[in-house]
Amino acid sequence: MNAAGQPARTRIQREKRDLILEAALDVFSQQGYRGATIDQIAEAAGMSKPNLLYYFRSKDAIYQALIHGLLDVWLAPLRELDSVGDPLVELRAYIRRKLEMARDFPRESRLFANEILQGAPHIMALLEGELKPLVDEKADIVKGWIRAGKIASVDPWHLIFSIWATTQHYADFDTQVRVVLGPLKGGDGRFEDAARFLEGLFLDGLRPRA
Amino acid sequence: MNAAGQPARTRIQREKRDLILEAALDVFSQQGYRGATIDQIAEAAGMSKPNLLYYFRSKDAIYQALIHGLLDVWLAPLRELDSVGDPLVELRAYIRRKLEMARDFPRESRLFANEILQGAPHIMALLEGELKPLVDEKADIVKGWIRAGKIASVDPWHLIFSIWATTQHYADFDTQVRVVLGPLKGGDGRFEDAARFLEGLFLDGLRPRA
Amino acid sequence: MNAAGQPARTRIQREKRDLILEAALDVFSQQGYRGATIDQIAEAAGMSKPNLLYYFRSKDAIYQALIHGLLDVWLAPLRELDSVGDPLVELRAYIRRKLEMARDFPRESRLFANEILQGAPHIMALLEGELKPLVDEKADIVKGWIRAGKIASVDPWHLIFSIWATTQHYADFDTQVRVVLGPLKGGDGRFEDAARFLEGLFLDGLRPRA
Amino acid sequence: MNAAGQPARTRIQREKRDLILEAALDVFSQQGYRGATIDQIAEAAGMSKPNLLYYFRSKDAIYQALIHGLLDVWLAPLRELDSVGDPLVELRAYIRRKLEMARDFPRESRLFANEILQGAPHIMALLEGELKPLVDEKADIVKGWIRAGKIASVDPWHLIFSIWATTQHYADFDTQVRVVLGPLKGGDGRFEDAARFLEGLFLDGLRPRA
DNA sequence: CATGAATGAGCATTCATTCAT
DNA sequence: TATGAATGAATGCTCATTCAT
Repeated sequence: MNAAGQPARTRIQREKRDLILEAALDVFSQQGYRGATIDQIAEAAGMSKPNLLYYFRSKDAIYQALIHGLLDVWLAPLRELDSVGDPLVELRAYIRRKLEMARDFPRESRLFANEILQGAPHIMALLEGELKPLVDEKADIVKGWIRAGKIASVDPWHLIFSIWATTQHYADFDTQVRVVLGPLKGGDGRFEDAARFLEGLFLDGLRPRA
Repeated sequence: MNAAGQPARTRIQREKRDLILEAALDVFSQQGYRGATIDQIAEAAGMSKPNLLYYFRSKDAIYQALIHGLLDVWLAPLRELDSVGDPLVELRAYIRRKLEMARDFPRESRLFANEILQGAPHIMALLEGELKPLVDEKADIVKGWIRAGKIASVDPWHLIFSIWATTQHYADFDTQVRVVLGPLKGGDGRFEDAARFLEGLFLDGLRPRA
Repeated sequence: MNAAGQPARTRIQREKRDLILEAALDVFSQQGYRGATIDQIAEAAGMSKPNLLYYFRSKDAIYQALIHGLLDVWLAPLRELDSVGDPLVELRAYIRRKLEMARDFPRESRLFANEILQGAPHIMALLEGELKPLVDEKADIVKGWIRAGKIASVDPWHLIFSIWATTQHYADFDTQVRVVLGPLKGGDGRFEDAARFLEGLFLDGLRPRA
Repeated sequence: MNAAGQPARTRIQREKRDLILEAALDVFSQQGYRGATIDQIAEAAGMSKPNLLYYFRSKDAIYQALIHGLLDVWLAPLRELDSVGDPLVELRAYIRRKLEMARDFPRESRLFANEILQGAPHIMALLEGELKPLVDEKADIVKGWIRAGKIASVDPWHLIFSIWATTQHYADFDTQVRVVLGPLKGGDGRFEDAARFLEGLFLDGLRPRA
């Protein structure tokens, strides 16, 4: 054990663990927790099942390590939302970051979507202990903007929900998005289109009203 | 067999099947396809496992019947979107209907969310054959409104996505919504708050610009 | 559930369960708890492993049912020890019964021997709640006999231990007994020889001294 | 290889092997052969599993070395039984030695008890080749005493069994003994009580009869 | 229709043993 | 010698499905 209370690990061990977590992200985000099998993860990681279990005690341990390790990445865009600067610029930047995450890290998004769909059994404590305080803090910032007359008077929490929902949609419901958009509009450009639409929606929808 | 190529069924048979589908909706929407077991469904339906399998050939058959049977309900709000009448009124009504569905039929919403998250393996054909044409049709209506200068010029498909995303969020991510809102704001009133917010967002965001 | 709080069982179920318990007695008494496998028991019971697990939820459930079901049989000889009648006759009868059990029910004896050797993890509560009070009660009877001058003054608890030890030895250590006695003395007559020896030992050893 | 056909070993090798055997005695006597794992033994010996397997080829090899190495200790008390001197004094001394072994080496006793309970699969040859001749030899001594009228006429083999059974009982069934004796009588004094009882039993029971 | 019983395939996990260094 | 890493073969248990009645 080192100072942080974590078992000491060699560089090779860390690399193998990362390899497994990468494979696990693939599998868990596609199949959900129950649908995923250790065999699939081991296969994806290119190792035998017992060898995988040499690095992680159990299926649950893999999942926990994965989802806890991704929490910071998942929350980073919101953490960056800053009270300083023009509110509409800040919000646009937040929407952009979230949309980039949906584009660049769709598996992570689906992992959390799966988890919350099932009732967040593994991260309920984190939702309460980390997510809620963070959202409350950012809601206060939004409230300040509203009081200063810089944006329209809206419910800050539901504003945040709507940004989450609209941006993550392009990761979580990607299959449907592509089918509906069809081959022409459903290519890589869909994220640009989405960005343009969402910026228009939110910026016009939030512009302070006379 | 009757004219439709379906096996003829007595009224009692239909009732039993509905009982099973109701139980299956409960279980599949909570546990996902892989996580659900026939035992759980049989238990929830108050019958024995072999008896359940007398009415449905397999787990997959239950799931297929369930999700296909719900498709019409799921698409109904969009189908009602009408080219006649004031566009903003129409859109507000659509948002309301979708939000009411999230409130009143969260299991159905989660069932489809699960399905699409996994890549829509069971309904890909339906997405392509039914959903896409329907959305294209409604997108045409929106385009008409834009051409008529009745709403701002936005991408109709992404507009529809954003309505889906924001409203279904209150069903699919309900666990997270309630944690973040806390006991005070997270009660039954959250749907009213959401409705107010979303109407403001979309109606202001879509108001035709000078 | 019936009045006794047990799940209701059909006659066939009971027969199958008994068949399994019979097989489990075979396997557990030979291999111990850890050494026994469900496969072995299923094989011995002539059924498939999942079918066996249809009747008993788990390996532990089989073991518990087995050992709890045998406790009464195991304690019966001691329960019969009666304060009425000639002490030496009573004790001789007790020794005989115990020796007959070692001869007729060696698997049961070895099952308990295994269990206690491992520290009685499954029946500790029974030892404390049932066995100890019973032994204390019978020790009181022996004390009465001693006070009445009918047998020599000995420690009743250690007397009981010595009867247990010497008689169960012919079941638990049967392998060694037969090797040591050799083919000539190690046949079925060994129980007769043991009975003669033990009666002599205990009756002479306990005869009241001048 | 040295003269005895054993691989030559350095002092350090011998010490390591002894360390392992000591740990193995702990684990095997508590868990039985099947219940014990190499991991547990390695852990108890304070070394890695592969390192342990460098000193002993396999789990079985550890067990064999252990049980064979203990055989002499196990048989020592009986070997000391001498034809010279007063028979009752000799027998009393034997009982004392056996009881002291049960007190001081309970793990060894339980190891053999486990082994014989399972049918002595690892030491059958030793039972036949070493134990039986030894017992036969000592039985001859007892027969001599009987012929000389120095002790009552009893079956020598069953006499020896009864001494084994009664003394080893305090090691093998220690858990049960302590529960039945309770906190008052079940402390360290239980061996003194047992010694007193057993001496009374055997010496009075064997005193030559008129 | 209904159900108790049965099972092959699968799944998470353990374990003795081997390999590479 | 010593050990981190790797694995084939279990092992307890689950589950969708089938069989028999």
